[in-house]
Amino acid sequence: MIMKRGKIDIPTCGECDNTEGILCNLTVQNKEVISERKGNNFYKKGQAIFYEGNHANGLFCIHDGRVKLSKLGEDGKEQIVRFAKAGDILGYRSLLSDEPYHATATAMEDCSICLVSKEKFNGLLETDAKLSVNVIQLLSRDLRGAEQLLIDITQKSVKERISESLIMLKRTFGLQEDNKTLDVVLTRAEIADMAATTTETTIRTLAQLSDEGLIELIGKKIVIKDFEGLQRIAGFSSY
Amino acid sequence: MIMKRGKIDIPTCGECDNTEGILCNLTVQNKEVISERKGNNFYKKGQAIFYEGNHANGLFCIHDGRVKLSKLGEDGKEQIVRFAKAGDILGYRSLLSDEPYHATATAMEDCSICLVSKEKFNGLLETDAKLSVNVIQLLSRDLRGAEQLLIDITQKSVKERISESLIMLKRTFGLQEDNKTLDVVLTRAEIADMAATTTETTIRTLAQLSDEGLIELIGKKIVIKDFEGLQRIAGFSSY
DNA sequence: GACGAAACATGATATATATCATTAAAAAAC
DNA sequence: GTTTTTTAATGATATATATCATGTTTCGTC
Repeated sequence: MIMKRGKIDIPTCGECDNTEGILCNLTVQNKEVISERKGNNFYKKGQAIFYEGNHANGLFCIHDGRVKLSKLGEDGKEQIVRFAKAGDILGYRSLLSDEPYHATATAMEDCSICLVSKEKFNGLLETDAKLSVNVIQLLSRDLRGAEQLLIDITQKSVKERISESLIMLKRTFGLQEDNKTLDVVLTRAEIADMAATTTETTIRTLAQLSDEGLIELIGKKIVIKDFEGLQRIAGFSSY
Repeated sequence: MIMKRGKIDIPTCGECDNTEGILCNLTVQNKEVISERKGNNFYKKGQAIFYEGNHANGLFCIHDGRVKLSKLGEDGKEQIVRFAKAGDILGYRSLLSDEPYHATATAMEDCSICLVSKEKFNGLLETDAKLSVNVIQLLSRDLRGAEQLLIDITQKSVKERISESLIMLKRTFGLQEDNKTLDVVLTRAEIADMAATTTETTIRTLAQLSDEGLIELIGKKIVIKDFEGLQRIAGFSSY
């Protein structure tokens, strides 16, 4: 995932080859409109795209790369609330309600991200009814995800949550060519931040899942050996 | 809060005296439109308005009374995700995305609730840009609430969460005429379902807050004696 | 390719909170 | 107004998971 620096690499929205995203379904004209004054940026792995609490001034659309969205607790502990990948937009919520960013967005790998002007997007929203329906559906989906995460975290054991997290990672990022290795690289600390537990407990739990033959750990790579088994654990209380 | 049974008691949306609600800001004409085929129902305390997982077939608008929205975990433990009161609408999310209800709505006290037809509402949404912006903002607000709740529950102690819950109840339902008693009646089990803990722990924690002079417990009534103190314990989170 | 810094791993111990058990009080039902 | 059911209260005990401590491996960098 190497990328050259320079605007030349970033196509306009009309030329963008991402297909699954709220801005990908716009009409040709509207794609022109938002492309018109579009900026774009590269972020290296680990860099922040925006910070929770900061003022929102544009809409981010991921052209390439993966991003994690997290919130910080009082004590500085991080909770990953969502992931985003190519085609996904970031920061629209704060934009709509004119509030600070509700979460911090961090590049999980080198990313290329387009920046759509606040005015262009809000203008489009007023005229394009389909877009606003799409935004509503996006919000609904995120809300459903957040509520499910809440139930999972409050009512499931760590083992169930870790299993659930692995399933979620498979759903979000898919598998590599071998059709069994998760196509995403996370530290144990990040998995802990997903499952709302500690790094140590995550390491132990992953080792346990490995011992039980459900997964295989090859460095940071996680191979899913028994997906149904994981689902069974994630669903039922069994420790 | 006594109410006579019969449609005669329920005004049309134009005549409704609720002011704070997404349907309260509609134009006179649009209020007519949704009133046209509006149904209405009475629910006694404890009755369910709809169940999580069931198919959505209309939009509920609370005319009078309070409602709790909760989700059930695998093991049957309840998590209260939100409250709703006069003017608030319920079930719109499932309506928009044509999905089953994401939560169960239960009347916390005797309620009178209007039922707006799915078609009328969705039709309005297509023509009334202001309404869809309002829906977007409603969703944003709920999402922010859900995410904050997630952080609170995963990163705070039970004492902090209970304090937070009390603050949230004050914000949502306000105080009685004495300006210090929470204007809502909940069982200890329900408070436990808000704070994601057990009934026993809730009882003990409330007793502790009482011992420390922050609140006073008079039967089910909860008197807030030191609001700032509660905020300090809760850790200032605000949504 | 050596060095320092992350990340990973594992054991020992602590602790917040759940669970279980029982009784008391309040509310609802008859 | 008595019985039954629900809710509240309190103590004893169990346990999942955090925390602390320490060593090892991997990774990025000069």
